[in-house]
Amino acid sequence: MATIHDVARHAGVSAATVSRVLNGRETVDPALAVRVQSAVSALGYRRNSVARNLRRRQTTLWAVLISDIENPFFTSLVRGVEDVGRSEGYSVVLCNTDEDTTKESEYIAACLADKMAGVIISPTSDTSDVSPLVEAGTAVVAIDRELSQVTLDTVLVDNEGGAEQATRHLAERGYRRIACITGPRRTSTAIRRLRGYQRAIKATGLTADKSLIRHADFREAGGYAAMAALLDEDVRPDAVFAANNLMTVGALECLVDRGLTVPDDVGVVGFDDIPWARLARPSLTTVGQPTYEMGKSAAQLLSGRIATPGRPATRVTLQTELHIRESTNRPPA
Amino acid sequence: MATIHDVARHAGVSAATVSRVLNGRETVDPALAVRVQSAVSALGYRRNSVARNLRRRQTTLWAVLISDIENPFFTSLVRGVEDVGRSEGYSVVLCNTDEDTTKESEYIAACLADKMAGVIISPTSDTSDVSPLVEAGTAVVAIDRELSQVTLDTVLVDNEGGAEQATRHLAERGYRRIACITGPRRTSTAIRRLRGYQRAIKATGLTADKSLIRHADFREAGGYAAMAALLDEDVRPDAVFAANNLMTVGALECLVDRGLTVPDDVGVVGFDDIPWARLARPSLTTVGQPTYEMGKSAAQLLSGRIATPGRPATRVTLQTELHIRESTNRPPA
DNA sequence: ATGAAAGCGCTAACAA
DNA sequence: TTGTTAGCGCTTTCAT
Repeated sequence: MATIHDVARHAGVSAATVSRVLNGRETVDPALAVRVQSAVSALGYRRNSVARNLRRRQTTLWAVLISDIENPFFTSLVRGVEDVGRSEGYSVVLCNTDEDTTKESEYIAACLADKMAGVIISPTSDTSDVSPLVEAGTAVVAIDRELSQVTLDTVLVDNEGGAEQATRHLAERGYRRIACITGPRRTSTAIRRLRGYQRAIKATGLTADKSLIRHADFREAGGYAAMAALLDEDVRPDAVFAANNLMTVGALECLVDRGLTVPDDVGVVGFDDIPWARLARPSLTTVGQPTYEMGKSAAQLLSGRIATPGRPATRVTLQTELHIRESTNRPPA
Repeated sequence: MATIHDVARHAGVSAATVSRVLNGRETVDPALAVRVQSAVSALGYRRNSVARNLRRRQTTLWAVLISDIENPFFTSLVRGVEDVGRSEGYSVVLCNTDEDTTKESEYIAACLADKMAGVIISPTSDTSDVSPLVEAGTAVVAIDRELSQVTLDTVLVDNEGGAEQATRHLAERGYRRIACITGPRRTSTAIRRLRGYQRAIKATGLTADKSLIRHADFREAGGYAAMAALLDEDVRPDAVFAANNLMTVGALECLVDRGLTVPDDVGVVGFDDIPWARLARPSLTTVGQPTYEMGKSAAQLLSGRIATPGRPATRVTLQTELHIRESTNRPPA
């Protein structure tokens, strides 16, 4: 591998000049610049970013820590981050924490060791410890879920509002025994979506029944199991609000397996859109989130924080949108 | 940030000793090791990987270059890579080329600059140029698609066989005018899957008609447009084989929009499974691929090549599996 | 078993 | 504008 010194020798200039040409900051005599360029291509020189990063004491890398790479919600969000990041000269690296606190802290340590310029994290838990990053002065933005210990730039949707709207919609369609399958207690989204559900139950005058509420793991199997448990109760629910996309799918599969019809026997609303929702039968009523925009906002916050480390933390809250489809299509009471 | 020298000073030993303790290779006096460890935690020392990688002239990073991060086929494959990589001490970094040759070559350059220990690539084209990596001695493995210019370790499925089986299945179910929506000509998978389709058409004695073959872009919109074009022909097909998951979805949506019934009016088989296939109505007959295994195999090949750079290139071909569901469910002729 | 010293390839001060 | 020099933080000879 050719180094800058090889290029310098070949072009008959100093290493500093080669560096100047390559980085295009300072002005260099055009004739020299040309000689450097041709030496670069003659030798097939390629910059060693590792050395560069060490010397500059910074990288142009962003890490995105998400909890499930197979969940379309996260991949779409990553696209938003990527587009902004690339346009500002950053490379975006994906890390899959798998809802696993251990993996998460390993990745946080790695981000530190690798001197990431910025980190966007969807924490596995409200109490995830990002303090090593914060203390080291790394720019951090939380997305989708909040962190309780520290005040960070954060991008969220109106989880309570979205959940309330979804639940109200079920009530308006005449469903009376509405269940809620929410996520793990350790995540802010699960808590807030449950709260929105509860608010709607109260507002519509339906009886709140604790046995209608289940906490699952935001995964398909968890949604399936929670639905099964709800159906095994003495009085089964006639509708269910599921707090994320995968659990909705699980719940639906359970209903199919039990021979129950949606929306006639049971109405279903999910949080998060599902790709190819048009193909599912019945098509699914969902609380849609602006995933791409969320990623984009987070990236913009990160970029801003890198530029101005001391600025106060911002919280961006985006709106959800209820997409009414067939799974709640029962005539109003 | 504390450095190794700070730790050394604090523990009253040399930097070399700290390094030895931290890397656990050579033997160090247990008493010293303890002093080093406590100095490490006292100072909150964290390794600087950038410096380490520069000095060691190698990293423990793998890059995976995939063409669509939102395609579940690729994300599932990445899981396989990740699991093997992590178990061997590598961090896996994802790069999204977006079927864009420019992005792809930028990422290849970045892999080189960042001194990646290995690269797993699903090339955007048969003629994608990975030679910079190969020449620099970086371990490279191709996955899902072949490269024509160079001989690399490669993980594929039996694309021709899978496509032939799918097409034969349609013929056996009594479909007579079977169309094929395949991918871009520049990708080996598109070519091979088309070839398998053609082989089956010939073998079953159906008439081969060029107007039944369409090349699209492996995306949903492309599949939709190709299906629309097929339906606009004078004689419309009574079945379609689509060469990947997203195009299958597009084709199906087109059929729905045109008011055609699957499988009665048109039979459909897709290549690649589709998540939540059970929810789609009709459920989809697909050529399933062992995605996780593919990722795992690629990772094992990569690991082997890093260990033994000179060894001859291996090609792993995994089998596909036809999953017969409702979308081809027409009684045999 | 331990320490001293060199240097990975680059960029940023500083001098000229 | 250009060149000289030092050093980012680490690992690895080589001596001891």
